[in-house]
Amino acid sequence: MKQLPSTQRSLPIALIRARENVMTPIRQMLSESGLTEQQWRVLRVLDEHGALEPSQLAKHAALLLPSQTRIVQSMAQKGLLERREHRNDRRRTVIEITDAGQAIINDNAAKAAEIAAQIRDKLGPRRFETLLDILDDLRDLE
Amino acid sequence: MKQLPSTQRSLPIALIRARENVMTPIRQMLSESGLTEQQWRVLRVLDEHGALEPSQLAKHAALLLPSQTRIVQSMAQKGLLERREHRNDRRRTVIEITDAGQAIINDNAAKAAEIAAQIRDKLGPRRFETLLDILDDLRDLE
DNA sequence: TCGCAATCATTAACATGTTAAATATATTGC
DNA sequence: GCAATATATTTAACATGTTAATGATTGCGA
Repeated sequence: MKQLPSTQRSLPIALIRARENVMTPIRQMLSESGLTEQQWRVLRVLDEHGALEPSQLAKHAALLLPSQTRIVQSMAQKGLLERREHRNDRRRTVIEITDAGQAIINDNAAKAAEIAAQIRDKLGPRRFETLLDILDDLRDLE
Repeated sequence: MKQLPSTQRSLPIALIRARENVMTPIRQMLSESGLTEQQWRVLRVLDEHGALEPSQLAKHAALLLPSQTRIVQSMAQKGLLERREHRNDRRRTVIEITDAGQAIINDNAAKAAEIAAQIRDKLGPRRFETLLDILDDLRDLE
């Protein structure tokens, strides 16, 4: 019978800790703009891909739809994004970044890039790429 | 000026996705016992280390104290763990797994070990260890 | 020993995660 | 063209994440 791995070498716990460590400096940066990390991800994705339907946005931003619905609502109220109706299919909505949202991206892009580069440097570019590749391999665990 | 990395190669998003993928089969297993993944982590740590003070438990289980306080309260109500007073220092508490809690560990240990082994096999033991090592290197990002 | 800073934990308030149910619109089959 | 089914999204309900404030107790120094 197989043994449970020690919690010291547990992958779920290691992933949680890693995320916590990686996000700390990003959260510090974002707190000055009054954004959460999830709101920042939404802006990043909309900036990168342009207007998107909710389900596509959720995939790119790694959010579940119920969470995203609330996040998008509050961001729309703050004027960071807008929602339009889909032309042919009225079930759908299209979400688009506003100028105010774009301004937040522009204000924080340099600093965010610097933080990302710091992490990359700390691991070394090679290990950094290896990490991303292995994390990607964890898809489809059935 | 540094460029923002594409969200496709963003480490925070990759970590979130990886956790999501890794936890899905574990959550499926736990739903039959009516446990969340966090409650399972608490039981795992108490089983592995014996009675612990809240702050130590939180470190091992990768939980923030406010979350853990609520989790421990609800688990105590269900009879999965007990809280005792510290002998000399009445600010402190000691948390200990009960027989009922231990039974849940025993019931799920084999299956959990199997899931962990599957992940390890999918990546290959070598890449699996590499992954844990690199994740560990992400501590202390200043 | 009194008072005050330090420590440990909980509570409060709000945001997000998670699953299930509800809503609304489109599409398909008859 | 209508009922049944499928699709896209939201709402609901509860658990956890996160930061700040509060509570409770100890230990130290005047």
